[in-house]
Amino acid sequence: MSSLSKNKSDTILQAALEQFAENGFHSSPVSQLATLAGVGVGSIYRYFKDKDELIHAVFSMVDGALQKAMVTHLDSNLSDRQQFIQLVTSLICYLNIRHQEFKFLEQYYSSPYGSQTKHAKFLNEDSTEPANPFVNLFSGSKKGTIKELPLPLYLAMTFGPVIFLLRDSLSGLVTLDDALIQQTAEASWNAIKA
Amino acid sequence: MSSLSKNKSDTILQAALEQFAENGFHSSPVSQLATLAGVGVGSIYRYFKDKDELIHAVFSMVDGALQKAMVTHLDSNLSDRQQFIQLVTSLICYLNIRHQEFKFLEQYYSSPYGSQTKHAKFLNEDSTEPANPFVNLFSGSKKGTIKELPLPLYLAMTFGPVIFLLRDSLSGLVTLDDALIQQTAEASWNAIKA
DNA sequence: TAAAACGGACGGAACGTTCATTCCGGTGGA
DNA sequence: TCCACCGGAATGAACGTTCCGTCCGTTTTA
Repeated sequence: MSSLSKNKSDTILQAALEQFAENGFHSSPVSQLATLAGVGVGSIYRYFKDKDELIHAVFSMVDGALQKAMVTHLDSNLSDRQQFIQLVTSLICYLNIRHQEFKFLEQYYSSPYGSQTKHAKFLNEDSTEPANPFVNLFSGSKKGTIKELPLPLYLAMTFGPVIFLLRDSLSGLVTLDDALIQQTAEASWNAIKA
Repeated sequence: MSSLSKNKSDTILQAALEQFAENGFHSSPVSQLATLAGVGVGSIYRYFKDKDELIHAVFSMVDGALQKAMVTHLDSNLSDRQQFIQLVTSLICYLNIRHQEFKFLEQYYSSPYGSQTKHAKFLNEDSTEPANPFVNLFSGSKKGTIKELPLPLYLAMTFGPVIFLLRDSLSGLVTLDDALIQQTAEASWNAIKA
């Protein structure tokens, strides 16, 4: 084990996620992160070059966990429709009980930090990492169950409503119960089915 | 005319919109706003109590213009389907050629500033201002052309994809041409039509 | 085996920078 | 001349980052 404890690094990341989600990047002084994590300010700079690197590291952690969760909810034996609804449903459920993660991602993607990352993730045709399960579903099924639409539109019709609802959910404007989640997944499906 | 020129106030607002959209609230020092607007730093504080008030004022300006633009594109003689597609289309077109406005709104709504405002706007059942034309459309047409869904879901299926696409558009990931706009509006309609 | 020296992780005080806000001398019109 | 507006230097607070003394576990030495 390296002398830099993985444990302490994780503690810092977790505290940072909490602070960033709750207060935003710019209202989260490093000193406050340190207090919350129970470490000294200096120690944070032992694990992360600067605040920016810390922010990117939190993103990797959150995004990685999300990707993994999505992949495990996949069952390629189901019909396209069922697969799609399954994916949308589990995406909503996952994020709906992880408000901090969702808030963080929202903020990250709509900041200069995320713009680069977003570009990178979508332009990597030659990617080595496993593709997004949604993308697989859209490109794999040309059997006429899904309308022929540009990929960005599939993504928009799928993620757009989900993100919008989750926002409202954590503002307290909507209660995202099972019924509403189901209706959302079905409405999205209706938007793109053949 | 008041001694405080409406003109100069507008100049400041316009410069602020530009700066905020391009650089974000926190990377837009008031001194830089002043330079861009061609006024002294002190003058800004003559028109706005502090930076926060300036941010809210920019929001009022942008949001007001958007609301007005939406209302004028409304023709209640058309079918529900046509009205809906008309609204979605003009919303996309409006924001797609106004990247600054869109970026600003995105940032505003996903910041502590916007959270309050959002609450206020949706909870005002007793509002005196004219309701959002979309809301009118959804609540007005119970004639069976639109599925019976909760209002938040209508909004999510309508605005969600639009916002998502606009984001991608200004990241340069998508070219939002007329064809794509049309497809989007129709897909959204399919999601909610009876 | 015990004592001493070492090395690296740690905390937090201190530093320099950046920013929002204030204040006051200047300036142009009446 | 007077008045009100204006600009930008000055102020003070807040923040990111650095730096250094302390502490503790390990290794070396007698």
